[in-house]
Amino acid sequence: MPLVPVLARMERNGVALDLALLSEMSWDLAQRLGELEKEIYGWVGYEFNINSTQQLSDALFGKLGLPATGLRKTSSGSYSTAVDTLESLKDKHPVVNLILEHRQLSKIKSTYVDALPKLVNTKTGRVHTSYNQTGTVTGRLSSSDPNLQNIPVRTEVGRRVRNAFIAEPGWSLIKADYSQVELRILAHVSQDPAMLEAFARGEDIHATTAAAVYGVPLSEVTPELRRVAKTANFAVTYGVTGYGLAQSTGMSQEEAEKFIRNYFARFPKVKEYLDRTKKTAAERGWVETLLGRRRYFPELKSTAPMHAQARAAAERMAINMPIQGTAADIIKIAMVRLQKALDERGLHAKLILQVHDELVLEAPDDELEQTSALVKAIMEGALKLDAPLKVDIKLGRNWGEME
DNA sequence: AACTAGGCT
DNA sequence: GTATAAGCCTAGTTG
Repeated sequence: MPLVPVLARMERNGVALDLALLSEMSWDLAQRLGELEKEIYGWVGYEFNINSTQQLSDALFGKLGLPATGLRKTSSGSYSTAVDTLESLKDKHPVVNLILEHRQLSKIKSTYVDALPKLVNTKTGRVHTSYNQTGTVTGRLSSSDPNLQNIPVRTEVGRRVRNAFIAEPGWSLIKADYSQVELRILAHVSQDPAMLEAFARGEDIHATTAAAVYGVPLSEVTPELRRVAKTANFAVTYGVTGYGLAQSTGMSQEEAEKFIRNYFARFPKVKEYLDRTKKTAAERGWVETLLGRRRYFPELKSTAPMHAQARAAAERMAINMPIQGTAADIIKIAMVRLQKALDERGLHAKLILQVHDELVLEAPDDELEQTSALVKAIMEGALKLDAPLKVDIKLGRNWGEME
């Protein structure tokens, strides 16, 4: 095999940025942050470093005297100023919302808007992340310098950052993401009939879950019920507790515990799978993905006494690894097969991003149809599951606006 | 370097 | 009685 010159290889795998957009965003954010600082100082009565959790805590709980009783504390004993704490204080003082907005905007500005342009390669005009293939315990990749697996998407200002990831003129981005891949893996490995059937029918799995758990017809599932069921579906693969589900949904702990009981009553094989995984982890000292990737838990196998808390934490990791790791195995298989298929067909698309259950390619506009079909077929065919893999394809000129 | 916080799947 | 959802990376503050 001839050596591919480094630069030629890099030109195949970077992603272009809209530097003008990021520059405009940086200026806008600086203005807004300046306004917020003035207002915050006005409410507090003096200037301080809002980025300092210590100084912020002093301002809120000292100077302004906000009620701190019952609030979470950090490991070093001071009052937490994390977002869930601040959310609970929203109604107590008008400065709290200003701080929340300041937090969000300064995160976006420092970590993305101002950092990304500095990492554009001067030779290629693109950013070239590093994908670490041996950096995780589950088999996932990780991404660094910059991390392109945590580019904002949830908020409006965040999504504008994604809009800055663009295709070259004459090219488009193809985004292909696995639909509910971890739940499909859970359905397959647990062989739970209700869950398998929902996927076989192509149903909205979160709505189906809500209907089953609450015992109502699918037509009566409200957005709120679906939201809770969606959170619960994710939480199950993490080894959920009533407390955790309550925190993430807003339910009371009692309601959350009842929900979980109903969930396992409706999906009994899921419960059996979770218990079986915990048991084998303790007996063998390891768990594995469908493809045989292992994660070891010597502490669970050891006869030495374990703190209940440490055991529970290790069990949650053991529950999650085969699910998350199988998803990682699947997308890795797809990536290898996809690059081979692109080469064989003489297609010019470049694989430019992997975000755990999503691939992004840049493809010439006249090859979009053929490339999209190929990507979908290869990703969906990467592994045969009893809950078949499904891939959604979107196209766009940038990563934030795709359809 | 430790800690806190927060962005993503 | 206590802690309580898996896996990552980066930025800013503090000592």
